[in-house]
Amino acid sequence: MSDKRVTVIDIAKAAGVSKSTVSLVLQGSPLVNESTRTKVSAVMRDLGYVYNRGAANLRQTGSKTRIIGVVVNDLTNSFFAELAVGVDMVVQSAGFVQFLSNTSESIDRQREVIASMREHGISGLIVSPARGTAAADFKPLVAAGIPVVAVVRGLPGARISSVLSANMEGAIEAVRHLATLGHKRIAFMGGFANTEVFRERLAGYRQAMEDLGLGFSEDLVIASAPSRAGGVDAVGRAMAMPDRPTAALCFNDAVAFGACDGLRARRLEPGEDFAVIGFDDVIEAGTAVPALTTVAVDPQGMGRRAAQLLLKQINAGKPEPETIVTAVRLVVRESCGAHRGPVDVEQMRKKA
Amino acid sequence: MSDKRVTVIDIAKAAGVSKSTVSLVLQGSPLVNESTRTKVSAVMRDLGYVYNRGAANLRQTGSKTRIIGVVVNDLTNSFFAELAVGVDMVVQSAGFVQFLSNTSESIDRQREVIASMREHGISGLIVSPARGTAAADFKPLVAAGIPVVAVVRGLPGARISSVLSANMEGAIEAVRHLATLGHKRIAFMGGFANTEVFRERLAGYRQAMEDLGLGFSEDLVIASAPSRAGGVDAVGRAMAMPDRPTAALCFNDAVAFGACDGLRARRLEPGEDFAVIGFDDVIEAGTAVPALTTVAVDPQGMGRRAAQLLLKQINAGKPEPETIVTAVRLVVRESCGAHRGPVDVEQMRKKA
DNA sequence: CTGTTAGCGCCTTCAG
DNA sequence: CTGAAGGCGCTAACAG
Repeated sequence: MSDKRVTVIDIAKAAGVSKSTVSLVLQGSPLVNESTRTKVSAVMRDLGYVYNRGAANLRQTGSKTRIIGVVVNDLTNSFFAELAVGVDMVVQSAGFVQFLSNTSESIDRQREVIASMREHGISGLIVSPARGTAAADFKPLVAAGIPVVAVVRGLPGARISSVLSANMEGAIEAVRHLATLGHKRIAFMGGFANTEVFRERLAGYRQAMEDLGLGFSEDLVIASAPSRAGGVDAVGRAMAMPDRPTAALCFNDAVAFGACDGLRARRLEPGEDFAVIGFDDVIEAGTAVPALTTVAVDPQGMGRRAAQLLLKQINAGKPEPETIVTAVRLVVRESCGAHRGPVDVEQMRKKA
Repeated sequence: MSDKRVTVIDIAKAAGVSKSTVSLVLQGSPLVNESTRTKVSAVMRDLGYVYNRGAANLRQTGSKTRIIGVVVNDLTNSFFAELAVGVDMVVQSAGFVQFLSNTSESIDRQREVIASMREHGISGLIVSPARGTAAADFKPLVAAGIPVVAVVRGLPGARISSVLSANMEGAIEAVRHLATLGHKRIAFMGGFANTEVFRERLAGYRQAMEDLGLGFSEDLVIASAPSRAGGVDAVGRAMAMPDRPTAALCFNDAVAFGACDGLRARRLEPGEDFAVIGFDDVIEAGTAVPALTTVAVDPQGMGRRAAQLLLKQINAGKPEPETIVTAVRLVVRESCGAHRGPVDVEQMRKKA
């Protein structure tokens, strides 16, 4: 039952070579004879040798553990699960492994898991900071030369790259789209005003409304829970207004679907008398739903993007310029009624 | 910019002690004087020392890396995301860290990530095996004395512990519950017959129906996509039957919610003329939905359970008896109509 | 209670 | 192309 691990020295002995030779084989060095290489490999297989990265890192200069730390604030939210999947994809195919931890929005836990990850010698870190995280918390990491990239939530002040969603730009795009369809009274539905994301999306809505000369009015901002039920509620209040809106930008997909539910109950096909666009936070992923135009913030894509950015920094040695990448996309999942249109705008922005 | 890492020897020098003393402090040994301990700790903080677990594991006997590998077949599915959260909870509070990888049902990827995890010296592995995984694939792991526990899908033949959901027992429980409410014609709705899970749940349904003397008929098994849309469809077909059923056990929560949607569209309050119970696979987690009785397979709970099992094995040295834990729970999220009832049955089973 | 001496498993010169 | 040393950062025995 091999309570004793087999080491390079064991396989060297068994293959009748020196341990250096074995080491060279391990690293695929071209300095080793083909016949000896195959022989050594065979012995490794036979003895069930497993490479010990811990030992390797110890010797190696720079401690390249090929471990990527991923810290998210709420893995229960499928947005972050998708994000982790995206990260995992590129991380795996680059031959790295992923440490994943969930902070549940606890800043203490965040500190703990990051400390733990450091002790394990992570090569880089991708983090969606818990609420209230200070930029200074990442000072030691970057000082130690460990690349860090922030996702979803930025860390203003910390000199690190981030991948954020362009909430404001997305909202503008969405409102413009509704305007080109002829809508004038466009509401903003769902969400609570105490989050950064809400403010950004609302700001985009407001700016677009003003730029288009449609004007901004508090009356058209209909707050509600950012859930399906909230959407039903919000659309109900919208329809009850004296001068009722004909379209709405919804805070997220749950609200949008709720709005559609509400419209359907009123025997209005979605998009017929009332057009709905929602930010797609993939809260309702996988649900079979009716046609809906969405502003997609692709979490998996964000994860991939973040991982790519991180790997680039890891490979490039240390000093990489701070980069901010943002992305949104206006998509029609299925066209229907007034939603039919030439929409599939992709927008990517980079700032140095 | 500390391009040079600080080591025990540095802090020993700075604190005027030997490195062993520092090591003892690190391990919280009681053999060290309180005054020196505080002094050493202070120096560690000042110099920004970070513990190097890699080096420690190398020296330590038994290679206790305190890394737990977690491999799931589909992290995109929120069931598994929840599972990972559950694992992470107990893993974190036990001072371990979690390697998480997604196989996307690819058996090759699974092999790769597990190999990679072994090289990193994981202390244990929790795996939801990709479809087609052979029990033999885990032979080397267990031979090396690394505890493995399977979740969600078992690995018959491999001598490892598992945490599975009691699909059959849950179905029986659910049908019994409907029967106590007076229902006689109870349908089984949703899902496709080609999965193990479907077979288990259907088997439970069948057995309960027969045991209760209600009889089993293929007519009452209404297959459909395991989605919300599938539920709408299925309930439609059920209502169109000549001798229509008055209740249904649904394959999962999505189907159940779809069924409720369908009933609502027909102006039937759920539970009024037609009672619905669904297996809760948390596909529709977070959605605000109407009252529904569900058979809950709590993924987070399964994760926690699996992690506990694993940690027990890790702490207990090696030879732990193979354990199979299964759990389901019948719950009412919110009572409504005919669903009102004394239901909150928990059922746990262990087999040695 | 503290210091000294050996390595853990691997990778890197540096000579053969 | 291969072998012989040395050391990465830490801990395990022992001595003091």
